[in-house]
Amino acid sequence: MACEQVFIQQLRERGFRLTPQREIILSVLHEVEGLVTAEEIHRRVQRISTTIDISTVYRTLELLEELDLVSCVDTSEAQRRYELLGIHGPHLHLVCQACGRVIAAELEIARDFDERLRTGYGFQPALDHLSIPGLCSTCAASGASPTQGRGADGVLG
Amino acid sequence: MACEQVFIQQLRERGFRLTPQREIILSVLHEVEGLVTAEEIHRRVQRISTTIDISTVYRTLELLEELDLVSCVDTSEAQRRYELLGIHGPHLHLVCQACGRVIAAELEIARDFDERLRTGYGFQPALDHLSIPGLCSTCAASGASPTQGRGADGVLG
DNA sequence: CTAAATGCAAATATTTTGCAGGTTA
DNA sequence: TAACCTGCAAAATATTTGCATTTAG
Repeated sequence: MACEQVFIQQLRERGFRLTPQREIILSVLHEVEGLVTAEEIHRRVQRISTTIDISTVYRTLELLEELDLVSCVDTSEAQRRYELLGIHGPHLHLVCQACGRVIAAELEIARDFDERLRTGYGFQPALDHLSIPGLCSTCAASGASPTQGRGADGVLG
Repeated sequence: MACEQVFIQQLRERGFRLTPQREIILSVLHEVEGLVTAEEIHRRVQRISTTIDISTVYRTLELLEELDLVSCVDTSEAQRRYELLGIHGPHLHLVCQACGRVIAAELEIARDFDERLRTGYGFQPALDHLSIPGLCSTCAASGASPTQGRGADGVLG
């Protein structure tokens, strides 16, 4: 089922309403790639309808999160970032501390790690809800350094 | 070398000054365990000297971060959390989304994961600078659910 | 004595909330 | 038409900054 259909169905089921604002915000989420801030969404939304307020964007994002259509992650920046789920399914986010680029990575590569957290610590990690700071290959090659944090100096030896 | 000695030495080297406020803040960081917010630090600092302002706490934390004596992580809460480095060395933080508890975990368990990020994506992760959301064993057992986010439903199957 | 640090207050920045009026089902 | 949703404005929260004064070296 397409994302919009899920959205409409879930709205109906829960007694919520389909408004033009919500449609526009959902469509904007479709056209961006990677993680975006509420402000970025708002800017794009305003190209379509200039009167839509950022509070409506926040409220819609909150709603979409509740319906599991959108995921919110805390990067190390000031602003939260959001993204549409369900196209590629859940995945990890690698966030470059030098250039800010976000790289999607398969959750598979964290399988051992996930397992060890569960067996060794009784902890059930929500890895799909996480962004990993570090340096992307380009920035690492060019010798760029993180704009914040302690960097990626290979603490594991 | 003790943490305070490193601090004093680094301050001298860089032309910074050792003030009573800075000593108090550093001592408070020693006595707390796990990740603490600037506000929590400030509250404890004020038990010792009531006039110290929270802006001084922020400025000192920033300085300590620069000297690599303190690490700052973004949890999924609103406030940043800080902790003293160098006692146990760098480690991972497991943050329970239900009760807020922070569990320290060995970096070792992320070795495979780290390796795969490097070889598979050319990404150099800063895992010691990261907190992992999820559910702690107690909360998982009691059926508690995350106060935010998508939870820990085992997306890896 | 001088540059650096502090406390205070005000500014920023992001996100949330109250409410009157408009809209969906 | 009745509950829901929106835009606006203001509030709340966390962090940063400007500045006069104090203080460490």
